[in-house]
Amino acid sequence: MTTASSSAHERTTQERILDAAERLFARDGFDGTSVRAITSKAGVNLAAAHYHFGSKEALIRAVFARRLVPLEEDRLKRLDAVMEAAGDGQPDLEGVIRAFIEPAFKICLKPEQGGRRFTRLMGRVHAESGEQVKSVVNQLFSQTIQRFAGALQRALPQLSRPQIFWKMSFLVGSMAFVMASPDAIARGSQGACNPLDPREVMSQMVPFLTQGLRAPVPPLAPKEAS
Amino acid sequence: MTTASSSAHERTTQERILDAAERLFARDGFDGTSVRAITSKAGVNLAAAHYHFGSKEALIRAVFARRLVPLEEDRLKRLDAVMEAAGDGQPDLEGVIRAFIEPAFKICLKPEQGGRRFTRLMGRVHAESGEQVKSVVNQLFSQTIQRFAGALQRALPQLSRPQIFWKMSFLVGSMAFVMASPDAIARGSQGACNPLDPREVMSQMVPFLTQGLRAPVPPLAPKEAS
DNA sequence: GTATGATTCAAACGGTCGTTTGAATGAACT
DNA sequence: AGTTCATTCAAACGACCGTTTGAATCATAC
Repeated sequence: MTTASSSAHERTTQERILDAAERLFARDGFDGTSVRAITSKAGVNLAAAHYHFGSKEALIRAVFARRLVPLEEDRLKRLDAVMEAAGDGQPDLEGVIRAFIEPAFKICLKPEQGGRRFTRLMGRVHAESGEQVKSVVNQLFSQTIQRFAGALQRALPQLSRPQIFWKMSFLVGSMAFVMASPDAIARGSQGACNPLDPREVMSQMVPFLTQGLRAPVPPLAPKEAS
Repeated sequence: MTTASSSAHERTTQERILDAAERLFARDGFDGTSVRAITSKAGVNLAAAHYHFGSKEALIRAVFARRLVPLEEDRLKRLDAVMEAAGDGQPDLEGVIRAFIEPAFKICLKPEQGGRRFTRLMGRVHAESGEQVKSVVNQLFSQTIQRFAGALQRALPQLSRPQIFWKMSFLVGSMAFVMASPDAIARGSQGACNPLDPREVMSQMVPFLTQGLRAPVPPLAPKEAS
């Protein structure tokens, strides 16, 4: 049968494994976390992980898919609203930016959606993880990127296509760093910044990104002789 | 004796190990790279790694120290020049930004300094690596951060201290992402962007960061009722 | 030559890894 | 009751891990 929990507030074995894996992957990385540590923390038998997911790689993919699918849906739904409000005119740039980054940071507030464990995981995937995992994440991510690139192109018609993608890369990088290394930011600022408060992050990040995206890009100067 | 190579263009065992380690760490991560793989690629005996460096952790630290010390020196030297040119007035914001990011990207051009292997490694360290390695990198990095934070404060006196650190975090994040994931950027932009050309990166990144840093930050709106 | 000290080498140490196996368990259906 | 099928379990598989050992090797100083 399709596994249905007998009790409503009793997690299934799959969920227990996914939760433990998410928490440990976020703390120790993918290579740094063993299947034994996951099943041990989940309180299930070692073989259960391979029985339900097949392999460690597939388990990693399942951890991402569980959170990423709703996240991308949320992003695209918000983008649709911004684009609909714009009609045939230019969409609101700040609205497009918020539609992209706010769903990710909002997850910090909802422990039942992974809390900041998954937030840190998302930051990790850009630097760590094997090709298989990356391709799964990128597959879910690329259509979002394309949709947002189109929206930004309409909001900033004076920019060329490569310029749009460059600015999106800077946007993604800023977001990923805040999500992946909140500790480093808090320590570097000696506690002046609180990277785990979504409202504070948004209030600081949105003006930065909005102005950065609006910045005109001078043509590349000819190579200097040397 | 203090190890001196008998021939000038003949790498010592330490250098061979460091080179191989740097390359493999950048490609497969720290946990994903075994000491055996390193010594095998370097063409030296397995035990040589522990003989010369003591442990894998210490080897990782040596890999970073070799590149990071000159890099931080370069950054601070350039910052000194900008601050000296400013005298008692406001330092040039774009100059401060270039002093921070250009030395890192310039390394891409010089294979003898690690090429883009070390560039990718630097991006990795923010998300991966154990506490010991992080503390070594942060120790070298923190004084640079503090110096640049002071310079930015003088260039942007209207911003508060936390705002300065927030904007620096976004700056570091953008830079780290471009360095760590050039492949993702090239693929996502379908080849429109070339993240391995320092001149292209700088020409796109500097206007973005300059405008983002200049952006005024509105006070945090009171929490909305919901 | 011989002695010395740094370096290299093959081999092994105990552990942990991802994965597989085959029997035990339990609930659902006839 | 007996049958079926999904799930759990303890145990083991071979492979690889970081590290250590002790003898072989080499250049140098006497």
